Amino acid sequence: MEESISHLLVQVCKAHRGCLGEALSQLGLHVGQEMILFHLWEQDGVAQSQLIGGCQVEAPTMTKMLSRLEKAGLIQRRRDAQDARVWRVDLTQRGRALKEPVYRCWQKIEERMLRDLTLEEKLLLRRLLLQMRSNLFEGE
Amino acid sequence: MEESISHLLVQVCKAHRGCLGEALSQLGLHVGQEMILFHLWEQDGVAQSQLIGGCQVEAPTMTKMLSRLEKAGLIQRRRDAQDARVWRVDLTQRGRALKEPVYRCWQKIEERMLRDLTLEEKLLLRRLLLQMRSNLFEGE
DNA sequence: CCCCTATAATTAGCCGGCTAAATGAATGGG
DNA sequence: CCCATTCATTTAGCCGGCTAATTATAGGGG
Repeated sequence: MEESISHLLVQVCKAHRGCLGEALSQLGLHVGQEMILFHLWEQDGVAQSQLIGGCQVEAPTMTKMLSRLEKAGLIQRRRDAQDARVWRVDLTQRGRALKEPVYRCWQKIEERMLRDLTLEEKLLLRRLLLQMRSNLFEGE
Repeated sequence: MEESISHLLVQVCKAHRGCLGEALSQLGLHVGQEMILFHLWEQDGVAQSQLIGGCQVEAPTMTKMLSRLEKAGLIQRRRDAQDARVWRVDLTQRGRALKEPVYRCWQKIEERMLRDLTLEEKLLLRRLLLQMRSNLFEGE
C-alpha cells in the first residue's frame, strides 16, 4: 500500500495543509478556521447550524472554533430574536479585514500546487476528485 | 474559492479519512495509527526516529501515538543496547495479527474511492498527485 | 578529561476533529 | 394545556497533529 493513490492523496493533503497553515499563521489564523470565514464573507449573520452544514464539521467542533474566533476578535455571536435556540454569527471589522489576505493565501497555494499542470489536466483532475468524493459519500 | 481543486482535495481527503476511521474503529484502531503499523509490518524492531521519518510526523506526535499503541497492547518498546537515547519498537502478537485486516480495510476503501475510474485515469491521477506533492514540498 | 554541540525522546500546551451525553428551547399530539 | 419529541448548542473527553522547551545520552575538540 506504500504508493497507493490513497496514500498519495493523504500526503498531498497533508502538504497542502502544512503550507496553508504556515501562510495563515502569519495572519493569526489556524488552518481550518478559514473555512468558517469563507462562509461568513459570503453571508454574514448566519446561524451556527448553517456553518456546520457548510463546513461539513460536527457541532462540537464548530462550537470550539467559534469560541476561539470570538476570543480572537474576528466574530461575534448573538441570540436569534425568533428562536432562542440558535446563535447567529457576525463578522467583526477585524474579521472582515482578513478576507483579501486569506483569499490570496489560498489562491497562492492552489497555484503553487498546480504549478505545471495544463488546463486539460486541471479539468480532468477536478472531474476525478468530484467522482471520488461522491464514491466515498455514497456509501458501500 | 468554493470549488477550487484545493477545496475538493480537502473534501476527498476528509471523506477518505472518515471512511477509513469508521472501518479501523471496528478493529480497535484510530485513523493515523495504521501508518505506524504499516512500517512495523514491513520492518520490526525499528528505532522511533525511523518511524518519524517514515510516517512524516513530528516527534511528539509519534511519542503519544506509540504510548497509546503500547497501552493497547499492539507494540512494545525497548531501549537500544548500543545507544541509550533510542527506543526500538516491536510489534506484539496482537499487533502482527492486525496486518491482514487492516490491509483489507485500506484496499477496500481505495477500490471504493476509485470505483469507476479507468486504468488510464488512475495512472494520470497518480502522476498528477506526485507532481502536486513535489510542487508543495519544493517550496516557493 | 571536560565542555560543547548534536541527537533521541519526552512534556506541556495548543488546535482541528470526532463521539456521547447533557442542556435548553420550540413544537406537535393527545 | 401538558408532555414527549425534536432541534441547536454546549460540555467532557478522546485522538492525531503541531511548536516550544526540556531531559538525557553520545561524541568530538581543545
